[in-house]
Amino acid sequence: MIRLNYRDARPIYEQVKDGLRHLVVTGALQAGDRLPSVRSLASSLAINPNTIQRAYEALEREGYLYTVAGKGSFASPQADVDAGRRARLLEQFDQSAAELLFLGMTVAELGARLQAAEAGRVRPGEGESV
Amino acid sequence: MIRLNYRDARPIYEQVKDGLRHLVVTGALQAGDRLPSVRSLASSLAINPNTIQRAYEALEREGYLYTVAGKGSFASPQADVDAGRRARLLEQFDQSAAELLFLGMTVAELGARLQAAEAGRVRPGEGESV
Amino acid sequence: MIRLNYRDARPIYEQVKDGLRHLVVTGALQAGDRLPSVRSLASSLAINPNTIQRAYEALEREGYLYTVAGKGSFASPQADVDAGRRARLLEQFDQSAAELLFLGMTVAELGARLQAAEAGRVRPGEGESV
Amino acid sequence: MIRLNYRDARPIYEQVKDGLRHLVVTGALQAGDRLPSVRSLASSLAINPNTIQRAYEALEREGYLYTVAGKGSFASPQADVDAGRRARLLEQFDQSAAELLFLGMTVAELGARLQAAEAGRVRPGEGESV
DNA sequence: GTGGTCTAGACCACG
DNA sequence: GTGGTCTAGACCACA
Repeated sequence: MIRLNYRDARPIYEQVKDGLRHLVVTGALQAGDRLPSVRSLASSLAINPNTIQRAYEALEREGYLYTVAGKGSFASPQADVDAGRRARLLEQFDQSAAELLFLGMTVAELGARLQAAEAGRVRPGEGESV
Repeated sequence: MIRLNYRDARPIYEQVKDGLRHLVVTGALQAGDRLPSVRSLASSLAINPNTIQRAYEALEREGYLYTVAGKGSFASPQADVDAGRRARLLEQFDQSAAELLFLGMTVAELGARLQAAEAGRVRPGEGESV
Repeated sequence: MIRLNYRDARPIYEQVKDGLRHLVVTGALQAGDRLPSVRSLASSLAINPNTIQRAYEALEREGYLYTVAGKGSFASPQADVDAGRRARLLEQFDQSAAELLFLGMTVAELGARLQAAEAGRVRPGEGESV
Repeated sequence: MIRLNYRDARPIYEQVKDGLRHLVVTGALQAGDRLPSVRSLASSLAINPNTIQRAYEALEREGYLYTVAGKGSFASPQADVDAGRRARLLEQFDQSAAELLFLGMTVAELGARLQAAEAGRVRPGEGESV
């Protein structure tokens, strides 16, 4: 389900990283779910396993997954996510909000987008049949 | 007022760019206000003028300021900001909001941050005595 | 009738030059008509006479006007325009046409614009009452 | 195939930019084709790599090519070209047409040049054997 | 004095 | 080997 864009300026390993994190964040992968192995993902995306490995390592440092030698990598519960990642996200949220307000959007409009984002989430338990 | 972080992965010119844009977005610089000259900002930040120049060029392309050769650079009115910039900001807003919701923050908490951002703005006319 | 834009990246003298040439090209100034004096134009635009002088000199080199010492500057007949200017215009025309065709416009669409440009012209004799 | 003119008022990076864009627009470079590397083009034109880099960056912003770090730069499909670029081209087309009509050229003559420009294009697929 | 351009040369991340 | 960033220092046009 991860789509690579070779014309994107972002390096491949970062596209993989963002794609996997997106699966976790949207609830497509629930805590404890097993992620594809480095080799299988590499072959299905037709890229070098080193590149996948790098993405997994970065996500593990951020706390989005954990790896068990010989078993595989698994999605972490949200509580494990690195505090630094949280801080960076909050800063990103505040800055984009401030700039959008400057550009004429209202607090009400942005609040509506928050509601929409909340409505689009898959909560634990809901999506297990997938 | 701009603080550079040499350990940050983001290039310096981008940190300068974001810092200057922040001044415009928060209203610290009102439309028409003159920004520091390339050379003076370079020396006060202790970096090369070319790096500052690059940040100014990028901000001009985004529509946050305009430059008159031989005169200096000046803050643009909000209406001049590039339309593409707005779209990118909305995406950034939505993505950071989605991930923060996953991490356990509530819509109410994020809404409160929106209120805070709105409250921190300096609107045109308010800061003229400064 | 010339409007200066101090936020434009083009230098002032070039804006003046283009503005005057536009008056000639559109037929607002017919061959032999007297242009405003350097001093009067400078004061009406509130800029330095040297800047106006520079624009007049450049237009004289291009052949769009001629200056008689003690009398003033006058619009030239179109035949006097510098051959180099013609060549540069043709190149500009060809290049913009080629690029617009690349971008999906058709020869018919561009031809229609030519017709429109032709229709908008003021021909010698037509506009003299102005 | 790009010729630089050091006596031209236009900066070198812009001459390089226009030369490369011309290759894309005329179809000499088809979508996906690889452009010369920054370093190789710099050495073959005997100018500094930074100057070439600047031209490539500008063309990427206009949408004529895309760059993958570590891989190279590639021609974009026509659809990716920035919308603002199209508007600027139309204005350039109209203005040069208006001035050429003033200088005595006829709509028929300019129409013939459009036909010539159309005839000179290489359409996708045509040039593959080269 | 201002911004705009260019050069020479350096180091880094990426795949 | 590729592009991306940064520095140091230079010259020019503009108002």
